[in-house]
Amino acid sequence: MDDIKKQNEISKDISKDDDIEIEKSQLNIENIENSEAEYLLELETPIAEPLRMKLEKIKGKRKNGSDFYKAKFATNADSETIHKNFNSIEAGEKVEGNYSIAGRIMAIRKHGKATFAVLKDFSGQIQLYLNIKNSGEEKYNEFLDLDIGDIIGVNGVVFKTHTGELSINVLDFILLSKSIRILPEKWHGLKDKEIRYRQRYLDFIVNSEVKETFITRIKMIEAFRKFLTSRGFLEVETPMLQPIPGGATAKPFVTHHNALNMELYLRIAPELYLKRLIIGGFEKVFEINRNFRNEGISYKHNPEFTMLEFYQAFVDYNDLMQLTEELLKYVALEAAGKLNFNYRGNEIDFNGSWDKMTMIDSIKNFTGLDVNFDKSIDELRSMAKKNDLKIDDSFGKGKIINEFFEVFVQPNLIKPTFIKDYPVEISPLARKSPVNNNLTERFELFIGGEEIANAFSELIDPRDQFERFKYQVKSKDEEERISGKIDIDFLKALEYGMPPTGGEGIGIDRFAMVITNSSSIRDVILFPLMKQEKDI
RNA sequence: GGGUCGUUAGCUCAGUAGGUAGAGCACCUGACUCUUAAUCAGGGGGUCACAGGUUCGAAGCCUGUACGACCCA
Repeated sequence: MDDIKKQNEISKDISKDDDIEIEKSQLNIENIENSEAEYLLELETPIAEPLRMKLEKIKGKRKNGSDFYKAKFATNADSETIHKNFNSIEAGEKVEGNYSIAGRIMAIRKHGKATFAVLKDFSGQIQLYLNIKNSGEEKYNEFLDLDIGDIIGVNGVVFKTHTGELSINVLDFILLSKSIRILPEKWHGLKDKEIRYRQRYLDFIVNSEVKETFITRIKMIEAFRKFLTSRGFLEVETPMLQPIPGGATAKPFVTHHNALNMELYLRIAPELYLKRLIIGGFEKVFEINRNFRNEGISYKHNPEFTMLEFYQAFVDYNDLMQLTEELLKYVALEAAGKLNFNYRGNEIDFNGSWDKMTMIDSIKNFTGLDVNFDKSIDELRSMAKKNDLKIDDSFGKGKIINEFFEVFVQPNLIKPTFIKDYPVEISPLARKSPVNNNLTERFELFIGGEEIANAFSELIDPRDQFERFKYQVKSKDEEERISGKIDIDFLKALEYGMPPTGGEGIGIDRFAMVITNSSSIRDVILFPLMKQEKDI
């Protein structure tokens, strides 16, 4: 009862705030004739001098409230198609017909009674040419009032200048949106990474090449979809708000549902829900979406990141290795158009058949050390200490072996390499190996020393799954405890019978880093999480 | 979480024996009918990240804080 009362009070408060907001915005509408300088002064103070001077110039150009901001403009071309279609005409030659194109002014070169400008649209850029005779004195002078950064629509004739640059002889134009700020410098661009991440739109406006990275990422995700769909996988969406965050070992973000008065977690993995679908009879499903992990931020960690997870009934991890290799080669070729990459200074070749080795063999290969389950726990501990590995007394054999792998092997796995047969201790959701009870049918794919994919023959035995959850819950590690919280509902689902299934997760951001040679995850995420700046 | 480095005009950067803060671009004014980092002439622009401290005097030295970059965990 009290809760409901409280909620009503809260919502009343909010509606009060809303009223204030409305009053404010009404005031703003009344004040629309204020100069741009006055508008910006409301937002920030002081206004830097160059900006103040620009605003001062703009003041008075506006005839009425709508002058600067138009609704639409019909185009019949973009810069790329104009270049493509007419690149071959001779200098001085012009093309029949008129073309309408819209974009942002990136440069203006005034030259008395003739003016050049550069217009940029999504497809590229093209030079504009204005001549007082062609466009008429009024239009010409109006053009001189424009600023770099303004968005305009133009209509004119395509021709090539004496110096051979394809251009549009502008006969008419309209200002579509006024830029009342000043763009960063044209030659050096915007280098400050902080500003580039925080104001990504400026990064795109000024640093054209950044677009390519994201186009590659977009094509990459399209290619994943296309490949999987063509093989009969269905794309599904499973909950991001989960009462029990399972399917991985990680710290979750916690949130709260008010009406239900319940704690919820942002998912750390979609795994347990995708498996429920397999139990329900879907045989091939995948999901590409965000996971959230409440952990540190680094060049390879953003709190929200994109994962592809897919599950296929009746196959095991060996089948998935085969599938993964085909999938990633296909995606690389579709998105980047090549199979050779330079990533963080390493040449990486996707061609040929990718290496496969067991974790234990890989440790032997790279260190010469025979680290395996036949050794006693004391032997393994002393080997670990001898090699300066940081291990905890709670570590079992599996975790110690994994430590050897992560420190001495993983950084060396530059070319695509499958590492298989992971210890049970670090694989709470993978099926035990029929030949060695300490191992699971699990592999990870490494490229450039980074983990790209993680897959296994799924654990489908509910009793075994229950034991693994119990082991996690007892763990000293807080993360493991939270993410191992026993999901009774999932166990119940398993009890109805889950077909043997191969399941895999692929880190979309990590893979995007490799094929775009981006050294930081922030370079492949449009809006990476940044700390809030104080007083802004 | 730890270490190293950075933060100077809107942008890119100079600026240390500690002595009134600079350039290029951008911005403003003017000239100029094929320029393209247009050119030429002139002008304005700074809480030197923030807060303390040392000093006659601090962008530069010391301490702390914020944000970021790189490396490590």
